[in-house]
Amino acid sequence: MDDQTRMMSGLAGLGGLSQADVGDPDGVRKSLGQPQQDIGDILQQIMAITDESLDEAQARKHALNCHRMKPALFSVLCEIKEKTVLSIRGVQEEDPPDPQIMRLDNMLLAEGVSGPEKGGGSAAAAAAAAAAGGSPNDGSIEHSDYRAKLAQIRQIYHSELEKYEQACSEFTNHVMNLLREQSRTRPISPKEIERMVAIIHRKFSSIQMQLKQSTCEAVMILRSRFLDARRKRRNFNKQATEVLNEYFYSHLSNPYPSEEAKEELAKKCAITVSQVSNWFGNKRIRYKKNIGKFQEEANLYAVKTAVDAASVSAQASQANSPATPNSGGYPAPCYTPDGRL
DNA sequence: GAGTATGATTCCCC
DNA sequence: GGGGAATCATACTC
Repeated sequence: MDDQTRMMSGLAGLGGLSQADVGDPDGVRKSLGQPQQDIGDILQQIMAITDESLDEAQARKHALNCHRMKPALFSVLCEIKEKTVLSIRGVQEEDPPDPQIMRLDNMLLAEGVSGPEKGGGSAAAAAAAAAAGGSPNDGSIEHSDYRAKLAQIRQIYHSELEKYEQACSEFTNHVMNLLREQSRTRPISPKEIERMVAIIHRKFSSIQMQLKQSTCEAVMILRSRFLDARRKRRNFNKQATEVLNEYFYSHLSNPYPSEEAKEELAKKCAITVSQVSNWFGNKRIRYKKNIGKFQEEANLYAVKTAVDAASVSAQASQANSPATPNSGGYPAPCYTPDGRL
């Protein structure tokens, strides 16, 4: 006799118990010893229960639960269930860790979205800023925007994750309670409950994976936008270029502004210190490569500087004494053919 | 659309 | 880390 047949015969034996048998252990023994009853009869008896009053049904249930053979029969049924159903599905239960989830987790960790907070993802922002050639301490608009948006993504991610975890926990408890309740009337082994919990966790973990995927996509989009925005070239305005050129040509003998000078120029031009450094780097190289081409520009700025200096001097003379010598501003530079002062 | 200008990036050296 | 040189990518001009 195979397991399923044994189970059916077990159920048939239990189903065939009359109210008189339940109250009479000898009768039960006789009923259990009887040949298999027809399935139709059992179903008929089950259907007949629906015609009974609630009190009668409760009484029958109570009588069954109190029957001295019930624990033994219950354990046999559990065993059969475990052998027939759980052994088949059990193989699929112990899945190895999903590499996709691992990749997503690693990425979220690296970007500062998951894991311990590191200043709102400042590490990733700094890395992105560094990758873009800017100093993390520039305090540029793009950097602070990136950090703010990353912090927003992080907040949403954690809030959603918390919701999922709470829902998962609540649902698991609910199902476990239901199963425990049902286990009084039908064979439910602890292993089966564990299996059910695992199924629920798998379902919720697939939802979590979707959340992680969406978060990763959001971070990628943010990052690419951030880097693109920094990479996108915009010409400096005319005034900024004039300020930089004035400094460059008036310091042509040593066109290397100090950090303080760079900061000052950056402030004047409303650009970052890195941009000032880039500008001077480019200017030095391009000037050196083609001095002839820049000579006209150099002379232009020399004249401009001289005029400005004269203007400042005149104002100072008027304010002080007509005899005061010209001491303000840059001297009008006299350029050698190689462009040096 | 081609050529040029120019800001940004990358690699290398010191 | 700062600077030189090469290069990229985009804006601008014709």
